[in-house]
Amino acid sequence: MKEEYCDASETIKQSGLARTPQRMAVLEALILAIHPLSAADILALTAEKTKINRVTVYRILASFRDRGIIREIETGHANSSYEMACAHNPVHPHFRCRDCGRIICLPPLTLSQAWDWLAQPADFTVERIDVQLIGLCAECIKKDNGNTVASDNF
Amino acid sequence: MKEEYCDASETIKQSGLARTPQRMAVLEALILAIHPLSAADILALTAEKTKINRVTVYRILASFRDRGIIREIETGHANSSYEMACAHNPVHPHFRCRDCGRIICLPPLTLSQAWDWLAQPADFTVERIDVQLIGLCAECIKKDNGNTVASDNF
DNA sequence: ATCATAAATGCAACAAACTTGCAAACAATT
DNA sequence: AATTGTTTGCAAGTTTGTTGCATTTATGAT
Ligand SMILES: [Mn+2]
Ligand SMILES: [Mn+2]
Ligand SMILES: [Zn+2]
Ligand SMILES: [Zn+2]
Repeated sequence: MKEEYCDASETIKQSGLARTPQRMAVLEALILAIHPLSAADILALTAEKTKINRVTVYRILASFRDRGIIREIETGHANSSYEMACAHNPVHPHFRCRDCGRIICLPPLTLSQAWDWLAQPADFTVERIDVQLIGLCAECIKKDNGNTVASDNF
Repeated sequence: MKEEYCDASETIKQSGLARTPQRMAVLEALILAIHPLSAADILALTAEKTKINRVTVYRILASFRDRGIIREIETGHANSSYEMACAHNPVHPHFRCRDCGRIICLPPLTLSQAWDWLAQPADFTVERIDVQLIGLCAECIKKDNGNTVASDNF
């Protein structure tokens, strides 16, 4: 899926965040990853390279995600995975195993192509296709309006 | 979305499960619901009608889901919602508010129609579209083969 | 209607993933 | 090198869902 690599140091510098060993380790793990990684995966990988705490991993992932550096792939039942959101890795659908939770990146796909998989099982079997549009509901737009408008004025 | 109603009593009878007051209350809540309901929603609604425990709600939801009576809508970060999976309520995509977690049922939709929403905000704004194919991965098919084949022999 | 039995429920304890508060350590700037 | 705001680590907390086991209940047979 991903064929080229970002520079971790450069990406962090451009984000305005401090370039700490912990952030470098997390980002390098994600840049080199073939599959999306869970917070636990990332903790295990980074702990080999630097002193790092579980909570720090969560905080780093949240800050990268909020800046659009990485994407969070939500997998139900509280066990997100993360992948790079750089130009080398455009948005794409995922396969998720209902048994082991494994996440596999899929190529871009129309819904009817996806539905075809239901009938013609390949390597894996597809039982269900979930489509979710995620954003802000009408109520939360109203509620957040004060904040949003204020910062939009600059 | 849903315009007709199932009969709770009949649905439970056909499932082979015992018709307990708790199961009746859970199913009636889901049949009458306009939006998908969380386990907490269901506990609150059913507790008004019968003595019921939090754990019982989870167990009833799992048994209905496993029999295809209801669908579980997974929402990241462990807070599923549930909706009827009867003929009156075919599979459809959902909108999810990233702020309040609200789930809204959407009409059937192609992906390109969904992407159009990103540009043309309506009542709610769409920031992201998640597509997940859910099933069994190659490894888990192999692993479960013993079980599956055994019971398939009957 | 009563009984026997398997199924379902309630309760307490547990578990996983994630969050929060706060003090100590550190990176970036001067 | 000193300053200052940012980041981290640690301990404790929260939320959501699960498990074990004793008690209760639904259901089918008498
Ligand atoms: Mn991916
Ligand atoms: Mn729905
Ligand atoms: Zn699997
Ligand atoms: Zn909302």
